[in-house]
Amino acid sequence: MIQNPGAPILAVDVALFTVRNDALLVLLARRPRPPFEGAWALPGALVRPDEPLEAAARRALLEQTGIQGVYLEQLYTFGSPGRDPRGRVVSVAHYALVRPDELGQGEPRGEREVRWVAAREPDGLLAFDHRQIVDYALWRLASKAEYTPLLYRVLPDSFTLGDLRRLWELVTNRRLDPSNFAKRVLSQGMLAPLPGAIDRRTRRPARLYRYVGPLEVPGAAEQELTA
Amino acid sequence: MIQNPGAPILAVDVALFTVRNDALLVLLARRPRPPFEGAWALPGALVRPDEPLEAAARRALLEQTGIQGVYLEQLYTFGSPGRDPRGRVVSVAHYALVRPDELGQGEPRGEREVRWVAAREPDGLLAFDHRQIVDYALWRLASKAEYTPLLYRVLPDSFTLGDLRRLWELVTNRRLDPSNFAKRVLSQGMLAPLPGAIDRRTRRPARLYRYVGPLEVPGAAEQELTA
DNA sequence: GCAAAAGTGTTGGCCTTACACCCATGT
DNA sequence: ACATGGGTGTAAGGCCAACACTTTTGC
Repeated sequence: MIQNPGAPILAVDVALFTVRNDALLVLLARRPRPPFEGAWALPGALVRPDEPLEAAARRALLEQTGIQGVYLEQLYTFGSPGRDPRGRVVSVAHYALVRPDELGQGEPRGEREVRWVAAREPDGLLAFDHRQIVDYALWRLASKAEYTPLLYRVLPDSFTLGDLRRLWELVTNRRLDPSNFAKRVLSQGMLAPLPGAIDRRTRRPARLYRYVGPLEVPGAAEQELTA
Repeated sequence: MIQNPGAPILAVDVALFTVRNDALLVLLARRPRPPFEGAWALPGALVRPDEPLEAAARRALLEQTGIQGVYLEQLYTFGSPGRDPRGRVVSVAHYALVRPDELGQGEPRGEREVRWVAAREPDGLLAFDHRQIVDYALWRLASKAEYTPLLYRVLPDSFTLGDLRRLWELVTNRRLDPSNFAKRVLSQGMLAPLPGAIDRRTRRPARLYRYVGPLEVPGAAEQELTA
């Protein structure tokens, strides 16, 4: 067995996003112990001896917040010495996406008090370097949204073209012409109109759609990675 | 100080690429010890207690191959239990790029015997899961080549449009029309013709260019990450 | 109450641009 | 055989305008 005395400790953290009221939210859990006791942080855990990284991330999410079954992907590994006051902790950060209608409506069943906050909220709320992790996850989300169907994993099952476009604008921070947007997204043939289903939240009722295309992108060798 | 008995060991590996004779090459080092003694593997090392991840990757490259000063970026963290026969070793894989004319011409000054091999060489040459790491690095390279000036970091200082196009075709595995390619790449205004410099390797002499644009892409928050 | 105004979703058209495809020419 | 240049068509998307449907506002 290999040994490496004094070596870095390995952890995982998860930034879970969803969307509600045209706002992108990230899930935080309140820390019950020092350091940063009482502060808000991403769910995270130390990696167990024979535990795959993704499994550790899912376990952290389930244990601390009660949420499971989300889409989850590795993001980046943060390893600056000094990012954790307890010592050298290297964290394999992940990001995750969940549809608001997939979340149970009741009380959270995790160990920790949890809270959804606006993902770009600028305050000094987050413990450790978790602000940096969230920012990088947002950047990755914006990048992948441009060329993969990733955003359909945070939208509810049925949505209007306006919902989809506003989410796009939120994530990529660009304005899109509603006309061109509809043309482009409908020409892909991946949206099925829900017959008779009309959204009445706005002035003029909008048609509701459902995404019927693939969620995995074919070209990505990424999916096969068993990290 | 935090403790985690029996926990994963943290390592780094580096896939260094360059280009020579219109072929994309990756650098391998021969393993001096078991496991995989005598086999070829990516340069790698265990992360020291207070060493940043990128520093560990550069140290592995320098110590084992004598190469330094390359462009280097974090790739992905591989952590399947069982990927290393010695026990649980999680590796933060990096990829690196170097121009052939930046490499010293003389003998390598590293501790290990090194060898450049064609990056896509399919044989069962590589130790551990390093074939998977190289494949993923190639995929990342192809992806980033499409929207960043990444490929200029592997090309020599001066090159012809044919060199650039063939590298592009090699990496992205797509054929490009030479005419359209020249139009597109020259219209960006990032290539300066070297006055009087002509490449005579082919039938008709081709003009030599030098890249004068930015190497860092502005939008990438990635660069600021101090992992 | 009723009519006008305002806000938002939906559809269509024009126009520029990028690039794919093709051909020609020079070495 | 390959570098370079030119020429044409097509498809995507930016921009603009018109129209549809509802809520809000003002009298």
